[in-house]
Amino acid sequence: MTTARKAPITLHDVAREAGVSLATASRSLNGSARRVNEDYRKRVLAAAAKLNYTPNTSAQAVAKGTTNTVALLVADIADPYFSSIAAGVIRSAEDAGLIVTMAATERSPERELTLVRALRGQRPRVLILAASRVAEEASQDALIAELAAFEAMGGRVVFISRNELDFDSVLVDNYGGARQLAEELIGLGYRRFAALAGDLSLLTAQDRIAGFTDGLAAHGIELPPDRLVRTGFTRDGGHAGMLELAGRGLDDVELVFTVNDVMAVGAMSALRESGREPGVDVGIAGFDDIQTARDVTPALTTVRIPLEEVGRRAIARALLPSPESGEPATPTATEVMLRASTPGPRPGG
Amino acid sequence: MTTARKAPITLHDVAREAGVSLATASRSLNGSARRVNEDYRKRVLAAAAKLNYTPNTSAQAVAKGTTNTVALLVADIADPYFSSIAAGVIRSAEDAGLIVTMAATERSPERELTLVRALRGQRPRVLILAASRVAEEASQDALIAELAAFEAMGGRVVFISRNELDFDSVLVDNYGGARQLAEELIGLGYRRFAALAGDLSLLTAQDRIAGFTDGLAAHGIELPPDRLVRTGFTRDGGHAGMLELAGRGLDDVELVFTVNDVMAVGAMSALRESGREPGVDVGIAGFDDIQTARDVTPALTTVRIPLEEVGRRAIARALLPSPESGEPATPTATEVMLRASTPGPRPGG
DNA sequence: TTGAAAGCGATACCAT
DNA sequence: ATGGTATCGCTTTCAA
Repeated sequence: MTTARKAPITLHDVAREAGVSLATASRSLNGSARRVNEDYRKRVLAAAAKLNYTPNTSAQAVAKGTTNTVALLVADIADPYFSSIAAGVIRSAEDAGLIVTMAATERSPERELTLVRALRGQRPRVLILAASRVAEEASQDALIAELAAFEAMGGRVVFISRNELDFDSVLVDNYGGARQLAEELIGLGYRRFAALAGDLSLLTAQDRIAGFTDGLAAHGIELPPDRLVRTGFTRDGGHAGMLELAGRGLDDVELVFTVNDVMAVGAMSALRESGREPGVDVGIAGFDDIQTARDVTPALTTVRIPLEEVGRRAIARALLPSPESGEPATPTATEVMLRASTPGPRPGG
Repeated sequence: MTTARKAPITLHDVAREAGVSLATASRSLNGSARRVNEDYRKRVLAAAAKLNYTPNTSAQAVAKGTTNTVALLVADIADPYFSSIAAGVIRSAEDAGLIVTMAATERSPERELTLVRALRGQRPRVLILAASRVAEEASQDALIAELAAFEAMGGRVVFISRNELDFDSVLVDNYGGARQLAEELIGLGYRRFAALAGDLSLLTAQDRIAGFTDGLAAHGIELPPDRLVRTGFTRDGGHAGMLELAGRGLDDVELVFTVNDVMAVGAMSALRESGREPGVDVGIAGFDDIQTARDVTPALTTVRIPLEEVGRRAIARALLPSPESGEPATPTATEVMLRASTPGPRPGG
């Protein structure tokens, strides 16, 4: 018994069922200006319901020349930072009747470029780039060119946490947040710091380190060069970095700042392996305020970014009439969250 | 200076540029059987490259009658359980040249149904339903009908961790994993248990509780009814559940099993608030093995599900020639991960 | 208002 | 092999 593959109901079927023309059926179901006899309209709606009709979005896209698609590019979906942003994007997009397609760059600029090219085939209305920016990427110019072309044909580009001149963006105050964090930690009594910078080719990492060191400098405190270690931007990077730091001697360090929370979590774990207790023997502070920051013990001091809101703002900006019609991308405010991982330095530090 | 919105390059442009017909251009670029003069082929490719042409996927979809889209439905993108599965799905899909669109049900069966209907408009090749199944949902029949119609018109449906007769699925051995966990905990010396069941209308929760209690029963141990508390399936649910449990008196409880890891995390936090130390005063065990399970202190004993692999398997099954051509959905194996949150009961329990 | 018909961008059949 | 053309499902002029 072969499964007869019955073709989906088309608008044509609905029109026939309702006894009206294709045009009228179209206008009744999707037409903007409702210049259609209420009587006909009802019949079409009834027919559509009866046949369980759903318009073919691809066909609508070809006919209209525009889609209702938002393409979202992240570095890694499983990373809570990106999945939270994605959640915001998807929620807002849906409210606006848009469909979200996602792809992951796996943190490779080349892949990012390839994906942008591939995504172009979808002719999305909006392209949101949330993948973290690498400082000196060779493919940079090619990407810019690609995006410019995309905008030229009517698409909207929105960067997240990355200020690529000429493109719209939702900025995050990485510098200011880190600086504020440094100052509050000093207020807590900390004086001797170390930092795990993650991958310093990432602008985000650079900004946070810069903010942090400037915050320290404002109080006459220096971050010794040998106390700044560069590793991966990931949990394992944090782990490795803390091990490295411990190898160099941790006795005169009161607090370790990691440029993001997942690194902080890895660092806490490494710290314990080296026989020290986070928060007790040495304070730890991260950045992002992912859920886990609240769940680890001790709870992690960090800088909160309203991740979901960032995602929502990306859609909001994209929906603005023109790229420049909103405010000039005020950075999303961050907030220092002091928690148990930074109780203040040991008296006998 | 109005930004002239230059229309995207079409295949037509490429054909003209290469001096060949539309048909030849199409064949050169996308045609399967490459029965096209190598010379022409090159010219078309060159023209396409020169013009930076990308085929309009919507137009291809209308013409071909099929898309390269996979629609993925999850309960909550920000939840690590779902984002890990999504990561697997997206990775595999991309390898197969498929594009993934995502939507979130927010755990509402009605929303799930609505979304499935809306998603149908995309005419996706594959529809993956990862949103957790509710036991007695009213919209159940409507959903089944909708999906059946979807399959009838050539689409493929794959459920994740949910066995909806007549549809393909990637199963997870919730029952077996929980049962195994119970037995291993008994092996550790635990005898007096409590459980946070989350939302028992969720089949996943039911299965895990059933497996756990059966595992206990196999050793003649019972889970007293008043030691089974039902709350939300979320972190906060775990928190509330543990508080509830503590209110009922926790002194004779050696181990609390929560039906998932995020609940366990919430429970650990509540436990501390009630003045007890997880792992020391009372053991905790969860289910899923999300990343955080390894990051909390003490590290959480749990049952590991290879989440990304589950996502990959969903795509793999969907790509099989026919729903039944694979094995009949062998449940994905789970693995008990004994960690510091269950060191064995206190001697003086 | 309504319907006929011309696209939209691509594929694929059918002659040549 | 190649090109002409019907076709896909829908939107949108353009007349009536």
